[in-house]
Formats: sequence, structure tokens, C-alpha cells
Amino acid sequence: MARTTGSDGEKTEAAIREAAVTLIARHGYEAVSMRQLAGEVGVQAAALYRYFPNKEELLFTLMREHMQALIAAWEAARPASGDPATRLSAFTANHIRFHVERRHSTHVSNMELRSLSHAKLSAILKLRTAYEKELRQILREGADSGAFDIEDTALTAMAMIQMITGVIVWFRPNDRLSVADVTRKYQAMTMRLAGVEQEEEAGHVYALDEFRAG
Amino acid sequence: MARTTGSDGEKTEAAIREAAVTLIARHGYEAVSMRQLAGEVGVQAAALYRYFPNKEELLFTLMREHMQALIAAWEAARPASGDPATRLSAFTANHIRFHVERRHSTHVSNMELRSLSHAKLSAILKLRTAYEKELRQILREGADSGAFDIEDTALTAMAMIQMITGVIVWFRPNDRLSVADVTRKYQAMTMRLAGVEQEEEAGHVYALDEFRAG
DNA sequence: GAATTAATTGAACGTTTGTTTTATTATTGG
DNA sequence: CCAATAATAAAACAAACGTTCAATTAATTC
Repeated sequence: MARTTGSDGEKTEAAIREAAVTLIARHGYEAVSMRQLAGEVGVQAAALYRYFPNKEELLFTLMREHMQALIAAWEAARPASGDPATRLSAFTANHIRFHVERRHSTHVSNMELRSLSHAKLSAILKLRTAYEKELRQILREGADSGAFDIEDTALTAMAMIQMITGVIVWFRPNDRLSVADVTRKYQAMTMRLAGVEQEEEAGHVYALDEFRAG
Repeated sequence: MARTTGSDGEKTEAAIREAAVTLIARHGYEAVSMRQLAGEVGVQAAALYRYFPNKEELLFTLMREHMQALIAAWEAARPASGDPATRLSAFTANHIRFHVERRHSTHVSNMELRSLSHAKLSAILKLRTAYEKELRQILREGADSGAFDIEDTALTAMAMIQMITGVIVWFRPNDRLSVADVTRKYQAMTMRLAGVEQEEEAGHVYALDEFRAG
């Protein structure tokens, strides 16, 4: 047998990516074999090499596009203007929505960094740093303007990112909480970490639905 | 060749554990081969099987003892009594100290859960849940007594744990901040998440040195 | 100092790994 | 409908994998 009826390169590549993200998220990059991945797609292992030159390049592609999509999502959702509290709320909402929607690829991008060669690792970390810089900037401007009360903006930014990314560790859709519930509660917590006074908090909550379009 | 001069079972086992934690933390469980591990120890691969029946059991042993040590550290450091804010400060300080001191085994215990069989996974998760329950209890009692202002204790507990465990992602000893600096700043942040008023915060900071003995 | 036990080596086992090559079939464009 | 191209299968490769086994030497016990 060779080319099968109805075979389509675009569909196959999409199927490979989807299966790869799911399998790698569940079992880890090293634990997933090319044959196992091919089996999930319904194809022979050799066929994978028509779309990706090797296993590492496949992983790298998944991670790079995840990070680029995260940055693009934020660029689309970022308020053009607004006070620091509003911008922080928007950042939190966008971050949580994106990560909950892409739990698998987030897992891959966070856990499989060590499987990349030095050059590819640097490329991913560069994207990650660029994204984190967005939050640091919000915090710094808020601290400078007096809207926030933050002792160490760099450290607070790292703590916030760890906290809000951690949602995917325990949150499951159809749980006792909806994504909107979780978003609202995490927005309140980032406000507290930013040192915004209690009375102010409610006014700056950025509704999740406002980001659906972005 | 066979038994080598100066060989000692206890020392070899300790060397295996140490090398395994370091290698697995760096490259991942699946990516580390028994031969590679043996090479790091300075021994042949077959010798490892005198101490651990197989690779998975070695991983499980490392993870179980890490979790048990974490729980033991908290039991030793836990204040016999005290108000919720003091206990939360103690929890934060102990957690950060433990995880910074054991960065490698923390990485292993957090990242390699998926490499365990179902039964072994359950055993580890049971220990983890028991530990997390300690924090939830502090938060719940603080919320009940009015010392804290928390909307959702279970969610806040998860967020706090993610935040304070995240220290090991970016913190490196001999950085611009000392462990004591980092501990103090994270204590302040957990206080904010718990809804303790600004004025109160300072009074409940639990010095890192008080835990050195534990 | 002989007998016993502890610790390790070295070779080997059958699988599985990522990847390459070659042949074959489906689809597309003229 | 024929030529070109796209998509895949099938087989094969050497290397690496976890693990087992028998042989061998060091340390300990009596």
C-alpha cells in the first residue's frame, strides 16, 4: 500500500499536531514514540517525516506556536489605554482564558523545555520573556503612578504568573466553578498582590466575555 | 572484574539516589537511561538492580521520600499554637526553605507524576493532598475567626501553593536576593492573599532562622 | 585462614527507538 | 487519459533501551 484514498496533507499535518499535543501532555515527550503518535493519527511512522524533519522539530513547532499564540492573544485583548488596575485585570483574564482553553499545549510548553536543544530553548525562552515583560510593565507603571503598592515588581510578576498559570493544575471545566468564576476570583487575588485597596477592587474587574472576540 | 576495593552498599545507594535526582531533574525520567545513571555513579548498570528492583521503583522511592520529608519538615516547624497569621507565615517560610534546599527533588516530584503506575501515583497524591490540607486548614480557621478575609479558601490555598512553589522556577542561590529576602517577600504576599490588613502584616513575619533547627 | 556473604562486572537477551530508503498508489493539471 | 506530483506504506537500519544471569572479587565472620 502507498497513498490512501482521501489522504490530504493539510488534514494529516493538523491531525499530527493535535495528537502530538495530547499525547505529549499526557505521557511526556520522551515517553511518546513516533510509532505511537503515528498510530494515533492512523498512519505509519514514516509518514510523519513528510511534515516534520524529526521529533525534536515537531516538539519545537508545537511550543513556538503556543507561545506565539499566547502573545497574539494578549496583543488582541490588551486595552489600548486604561489605568493599571484595568490592564492588570485584562491580563489576568486573558491569561486564564488562554491557558484553560489550551491546557494540553500549555503543559507541553511548560514541561518539555528540557527536551529542546540549546538554540531552540533560547528561542522559546525569548518569547516567554517577552510575554512576562508585559506584566512587569503593567506592575511597574502601576507602582510608579501610585495605583499599586508593590515592594518588588519583578518578583511580584513572577509570583503572579506562577499563580495564574497554576489554574490548569487543578481546574477542570464542568467543575464546581465556571471559567468566569475562576477568572473573577483570580482577578481579585492579583489585585491584592498588586496592593490595590479593597474598595477599589470591584470596579476594575474585567469581564471574561469582553475577550471572546480577541 | 567484580567487587571493587572500598565498595560499600550504603554509600553506593546514596550515590545512586543523589545522581538520579540530579539527572532526572535536569533531563527528565524517561530521558535518563539506567546506563547513564550508572555512569554518573561510576558503576555498571547491573549494579543498580542490587538497590532498586527496577527503574520505576527508583523514581517512586525518590518521590515518596521527598513528600514524606516535606510533611516531616512541616510537622517539625509547625507552631504548636498561635494565631492564623503566624501559622500562615510559618507555613510559607517552611515551604520556601524546603523547596529551595531541595530544588531537584521538588522538580522530580512535580514533573514526573505521569511516569508512575496508577497505584504509585495514588500513593504520592495522597501525601500531597495531606500536605495541602494543612494550608487549607490554616486558611479556613483564619477565615472563620475573622483574622483573614478569604472568599474561597480551597481556591486560595491552591493559588498560594502554586505561587510559593514557583520560587524554584526562577530563584537561584547567590542571586540578587537571599533566601531570607525571598521568604519575607513571599510571606507578605501570602498575607495579602489571605486578606490581612497592611498594618498587621509586619507583626506576623516569621523569621527564617527560627526554622533552622527543624 | 577457610567459609561465607556482600558488591560488582561483563556479557547477553529481546524490544523498542528515531530515522531513511524505496516502492507504490491516489490525486491533480494539462 | 496521460504525465507529474503528493501522500503514504513497508521494510530495513544501527543504536539504545531495561533487565537478567553467571562469574568474580572484596570484605567479613568464625
